[in-house]
Amino acid sequence: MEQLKILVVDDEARMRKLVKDFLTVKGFRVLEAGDGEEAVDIFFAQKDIALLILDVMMPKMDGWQVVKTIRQHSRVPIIMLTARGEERDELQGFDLGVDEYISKPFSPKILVARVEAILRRSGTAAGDALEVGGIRIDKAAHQVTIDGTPVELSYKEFELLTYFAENQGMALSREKILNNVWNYDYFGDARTIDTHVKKLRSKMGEKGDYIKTIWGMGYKFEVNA
Amino acid sequence: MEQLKILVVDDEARMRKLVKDFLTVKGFRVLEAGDGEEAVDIFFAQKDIALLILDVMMPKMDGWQVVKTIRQHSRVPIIMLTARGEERDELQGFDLGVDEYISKPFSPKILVARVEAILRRSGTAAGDALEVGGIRIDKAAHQVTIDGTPVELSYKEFELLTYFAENQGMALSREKILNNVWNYDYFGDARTIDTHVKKLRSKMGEKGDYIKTIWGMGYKFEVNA
DNA sequence: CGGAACTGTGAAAACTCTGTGAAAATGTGG
DNA sequence: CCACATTTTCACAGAGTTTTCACAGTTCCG
Repeated sequence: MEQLKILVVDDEARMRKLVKDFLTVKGFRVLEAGDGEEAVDIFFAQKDIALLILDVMMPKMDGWQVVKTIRQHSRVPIIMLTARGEERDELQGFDLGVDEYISKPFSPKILVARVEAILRRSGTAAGDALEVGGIRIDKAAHQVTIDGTPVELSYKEFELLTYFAENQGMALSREKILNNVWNYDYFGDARTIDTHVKKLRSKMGEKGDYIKTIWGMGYKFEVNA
Repeated sequence: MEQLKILVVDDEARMRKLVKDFLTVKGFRVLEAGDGEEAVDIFFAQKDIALLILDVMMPKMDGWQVVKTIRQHSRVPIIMLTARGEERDELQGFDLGVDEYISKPFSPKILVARVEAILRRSGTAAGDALEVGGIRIDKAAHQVTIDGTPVELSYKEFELLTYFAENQGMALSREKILNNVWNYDYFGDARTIDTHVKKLRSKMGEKGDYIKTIWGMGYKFEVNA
């Protein structure tokens, strides 16, 4: 089974180690960053970070800035660590799009429990399949069913649909899609995405409409409201 | 906009009312249940509850049992309220599939913030957005809603409105607008801005008046006081 | 008041982007 | 090396967007 990657960002190495040890025991792969800039760099270099644990107080770029930067491009779950349980901070965090908020000192067990709860909820957790609007994506089995009926998708089609489903509601530019579904250094024509979208839409039947075109921009996966 | 339904379960009516009031203000529709059995009944009768807020201590059927029962059929997000911040309880809750855990006494603001964070994450509610005078601009989704109703904007219109909203109250010369919304090296007619403003105003209905003309100068975005 | 300068507006022209089908390239397993 | 499936490229038509333009309407200021 693939290990989920968690990025732990804190300027104190001791704190990182503490968190890392507990998460490693639970089977996660833990990456570390010592400040906000490093965190952003690592996050965008690795394209498959499943969760971020982020200290607020850091040199160069504090936790809030990191959240802002990352939220412009990704919905990855974020847990914030902060020194005191000040309500104002916490509220600010939720506004920015922080998923969870844990105040130091915390029990490592609680941390682990929350990490697992968040991953379970976001559908990333191992074994769990991602399901959106009747479309069920089983990453482990590399298999998609729509309203219970299996759909045959090629490799790229599967990757593309998964990327869409994991970023539902977000406007995705062709460039972004290329960087995430294709390799980082892909030099081909961006229009190849259009072709794949066409095939996906046709294979998805009426649910193909969930993939919307944003004119002049790219695509968006959205379940009809 | 459709209102999301939240089911609040607590045996104390006063507590339910407190929570209900705060959530109602935020635009949610709140249902109440006074014990676990009632909660389960209501949950399965109503098909579209978006979130559960659940007290642990309750007559007939306690919070844990409710979670177990519901988790057999649904992944609806669940927030647990508990009297004391005992770690054991919290851990047990996460294992059962509780998404969030808030210990009494809590600040209603925090509760509301967590509700919104969870709904945002589960994709049910909108992400972080810029909101000015009933005009909501979700850059990530590349989508604008006015008083909850989605508005179809073209790419340039979206860019222009975003620029206005981000600089509300400031007088913006045509030159400035061109440099920011169009490319730096744009050589066309500045009057094209007028045309876009016209279309924006018409698409924005009565809120189109927020875009004011500054004679001999340019435009200004300002919400009526 | 009257002219000059500026903005609003509707329609047409110019342009850009997307959907599509088919062909070419690439990969895969026998 | 060949059949087969997948992925990428390409070109064109059609759809949608942006820009231009001409004229009408407003505002400014002596």
